[in-house]
Amino acid sequence: MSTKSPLPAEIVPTLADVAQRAGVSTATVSRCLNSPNQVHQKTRKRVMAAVDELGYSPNFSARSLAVKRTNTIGAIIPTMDNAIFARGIQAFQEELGRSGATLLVASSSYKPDLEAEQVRTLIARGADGLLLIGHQRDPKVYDFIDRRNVPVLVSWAFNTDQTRPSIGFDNHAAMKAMADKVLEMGHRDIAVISAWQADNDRARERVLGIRAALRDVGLDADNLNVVETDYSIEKGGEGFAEIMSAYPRPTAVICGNDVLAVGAMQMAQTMGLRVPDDVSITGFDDIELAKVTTPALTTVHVPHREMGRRAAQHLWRMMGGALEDESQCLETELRLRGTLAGPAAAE
Amino acid sequence: MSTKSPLPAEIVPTLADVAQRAGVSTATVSRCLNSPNQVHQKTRKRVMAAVDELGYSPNFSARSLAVKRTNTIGAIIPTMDNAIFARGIQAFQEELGRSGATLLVASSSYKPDLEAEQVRTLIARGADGLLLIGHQRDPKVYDFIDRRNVPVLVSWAFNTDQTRPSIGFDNHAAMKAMADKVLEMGHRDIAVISAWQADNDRARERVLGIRAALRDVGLDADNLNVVETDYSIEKGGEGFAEIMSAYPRPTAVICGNDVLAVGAMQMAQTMGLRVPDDVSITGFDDIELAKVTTPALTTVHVPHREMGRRAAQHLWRMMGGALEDESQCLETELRLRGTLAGPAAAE
DNA sequence: GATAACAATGTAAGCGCTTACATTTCAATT
DNA sequence: AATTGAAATGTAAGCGCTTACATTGTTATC
Repeated sequence: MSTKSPLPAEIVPTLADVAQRAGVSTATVSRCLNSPNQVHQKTRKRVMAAVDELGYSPNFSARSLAVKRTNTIGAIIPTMDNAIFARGIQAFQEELGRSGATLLVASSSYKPDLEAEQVRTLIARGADGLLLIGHQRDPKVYDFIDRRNVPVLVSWAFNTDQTRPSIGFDNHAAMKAMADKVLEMGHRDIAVISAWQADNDRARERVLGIRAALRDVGLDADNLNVVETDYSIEKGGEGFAEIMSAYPRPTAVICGNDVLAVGAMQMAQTMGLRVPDDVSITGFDDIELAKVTTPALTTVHVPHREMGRRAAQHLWRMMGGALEDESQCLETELRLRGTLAGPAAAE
Repeated sequence: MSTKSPLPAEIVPTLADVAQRAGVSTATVSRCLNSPNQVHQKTRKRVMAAVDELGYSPNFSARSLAVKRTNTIGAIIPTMDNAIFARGIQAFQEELGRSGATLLVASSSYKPDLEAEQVRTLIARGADGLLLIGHQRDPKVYDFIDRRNVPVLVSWAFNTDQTRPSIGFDNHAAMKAMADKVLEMGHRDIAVISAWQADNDRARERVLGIRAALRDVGLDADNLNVVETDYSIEKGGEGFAEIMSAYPRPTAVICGNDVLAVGAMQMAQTMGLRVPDDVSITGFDDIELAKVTTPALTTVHVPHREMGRRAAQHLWRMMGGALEDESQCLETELRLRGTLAGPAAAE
């Protein structure tokens, strides 16, 4: 039986309650929690005991209002539904946790308006830093961010003619390498299934990479058949069906990501087309999905975990006030697997 | 050129700035933002103009300190790396967005200590409600939550002998149905690859379901070979190798989830075993991965999106003060695909 | 033993917002 | 024109915390 006054039943204890119980001022309690070595060990012990007894935990809103920092980082990704983002953000969060920051994630479903709104929301919620995917967005959004003086890091893209710092990879070069390879295998009739390009600089860069590769070997890049659609297995299948229902049929279909490619593969099977004998298919991202199909998908490996990790470190430094203006370009890598082969000898 | 005073350059505008610029009191501005119909249209227009001109957006910390609500919901899931959670939480978030709440996600990596810490963090950050996966956790954690009076909803599990409200499915029954099917196909030598059971009530329930099925047909449930491991493709493969290196080899391997099952399938291929001719393999969850393997994976379909959606609605109602004590049990469904067949005729 | 220097603690003023209550304005009614 | 009630707005007291500054206690130095 304690000699202390009984614990209040319902209400959430505040700093003042702890202070009273420990017989000190609120300032001392605060110091105990934030810079313990500023307070005498004896009092500290007493205060900590009170904290425990009351089950006190500081009110985050009050704290951040007072210090004008939230230790929160906001990230806006297109979707959680694609493993590449889910896992990238997981790595980002793990690294962030190490620094003691919390992550607030929002997903925009590839919609610029939604993304803009979420930027506002996250900043209003006091995000001290922002992670965004891709460079492209309404200048007004950037204005707003700059006005608030919130450091922003762009990821998933790297582009030398962008001034904002970014941790990403060169979508153009990565996809060009894939297209080079496809051409090298002898394909001359190529079609593309891409995400909608209008609002998506990564998708656009990838298609441009393919066109550049075509141009390099003297092919007509302007009449490349590009089908645009949503990123989903189903849509990938529909896109593939559309492409293969026209003549002449391409001998290779380059897909904007693995999800589309897997959809294409399934549709190929449905249509009775053998991969890669009748048609080659390539992906982009190298998520698990790509490794378990039969045959396994030839794709571009994106170091998503490394990207997430580095982005976290970089952004954290930016938030610390470091003028980290330089960007980092990570290496992607061709993963040659079973879905890419030469075009059929007999046409 | 405006007749108004020039905009301040660096500082973030506050309510007071808006009030001054619009020539009203802070109270009026606040009302404009929160209950617009309480203020005269003329002044409202003036205030909104000031808001726009200054690019004002309210300070979340200050607001929640004043109203003692954050409109934030915390969710702690085991991992983002498994699509089943990533997608469930995506659905949860989408539904939440409709109500105007924000989601704060943390992942515990299946570690109870980490989870407990995250509960504290989320509550300290003012989460008005909490979504947790599975019932099992240290009673102290529940004590802490109750003390703070934060509504909690459990998901991914449904269990009539738990008192906490939950939106989930019956792991025991779902896995028993799968085991029933496997037995019905004639298998008598069965092995299991499961997640670690100690801290994971869902995994445990699933294994119990298998044992119950065995018992139903008069088999020895106690000597069932259960290999426990982490949830990953690689570990699934290792577990499978371990199982198949012992004699007598089972004719069917039931896996605790799809990720393990896919790992098992890959290892089977490596070992030169044909699925399902030499060995049947089953999964649980029915994520995309299960549909793209060859043959496609026989698994238990979990309505993860529906679960996320309903959980959001339920939790939102609980936060509104509704005494929503009843739970919901969603239906799972066997998805019979290519990896399950009868045991080989010739042994 | 007086003094200085430092360590430990307390006092109180914000941080930006909401809201109960007080005050003013205005239209409707007599 | 006086009265009244409702509508619109203003005033100011918090919400729970941090921290600059003031105060007190303690030890070392001469």
